[in-house]
Amino acid sequence: MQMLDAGKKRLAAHGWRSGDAADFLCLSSEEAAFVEMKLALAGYVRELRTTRGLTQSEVAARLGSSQSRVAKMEAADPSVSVDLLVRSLLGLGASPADVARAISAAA
Amino acid sequence: MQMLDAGKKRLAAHGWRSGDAADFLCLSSEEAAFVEMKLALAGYVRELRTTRGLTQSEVAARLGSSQSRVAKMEAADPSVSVDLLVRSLLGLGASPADVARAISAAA
DNA sequence: GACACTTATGTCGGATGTGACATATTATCG
DNA sequence: CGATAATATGTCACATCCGACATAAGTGTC
Repeated sequence: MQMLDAGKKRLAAHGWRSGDAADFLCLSSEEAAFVEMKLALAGYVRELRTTRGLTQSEVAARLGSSQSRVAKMEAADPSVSVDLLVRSLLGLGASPADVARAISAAA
Repeated sequence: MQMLDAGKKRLAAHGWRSGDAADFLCLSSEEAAFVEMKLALAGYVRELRTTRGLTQSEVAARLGSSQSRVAKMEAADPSVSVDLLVRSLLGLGASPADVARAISAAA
C-alpha cells in the first residue's frame, strides 16, 4: 500500500509511528483509508471550531455533547465514529459538500 | 430549508412524502443534510454492487456481514450508520475520493 | 401453480459509541 | 510561583448499532 505524504504526516502527528502506517499497524488498505478519512474529518472539526474562535466547551454545548467528547473528536479517538464527526460538522454549519471536500483532501 | 430536486426525488423514492422533507418531518437543516448524505452513500453501495453483478448475500460475505444488513444499508435504514456505509464502500473497493464524490452528488 | 433465487422486514443478544463526570495536562497571565 | 482557562485522558452507565436468524415479499423460469 502506498500512502500519500499528507497521510503519513497526519498519522505521525498523532503519535502513530509510521513508515507506512498500514504496514506498521497491519492495517488493510481499506482500514487505512478509513482512518485517513476520520483524521481528515477530525481536523476539519478543529478547523471550523478554531476559525470561529470557539472553545471545545462552547462547541459541545451547541452540539449537545461534552467538552471531553469534542476533544476526542478532534483527536480522532478510536471511540468516535465517522457518524459523530459528520453530524458534528453539519452542526457546525458545514454542508455535505464541505464534508466531501474535507474527505477528498485526505484522499 | 430549500431542498434540491435530486434530494426530493430520492426521499420520495424511499416513501418519505415530501414537499420539503425537512418541514414535513420536522427535520432541522442539519438533520436533513445528514439524511441526504446517508441516502447518497446508500445509493452508491447499491450502484457498486449491481455494477459488479453481485447479490446482497455475496457482498455481505465479502464484508463479513449479512444479507439483511446489506439490504438495510441500501435502503438507508435508520439502523445503519454512516460509519457502516463508508466502511462498506471502502470494502467494495471505493476510495475515499469516490466516497467524497458520492456525498457531493447529494449536496 | 410450484420452485429457486433475490431482496425486504422484524427481532434480538452482544458489541460499540455516547454523554457525563472526574481528573490530568497544558498554556497564559499576573 | 499560584490562579485561571483551555484542552486532554480515563472511566462508566446507558443508548445505539451490528450481525445473525427467521420470515415475508418480489421475480423469474419451468
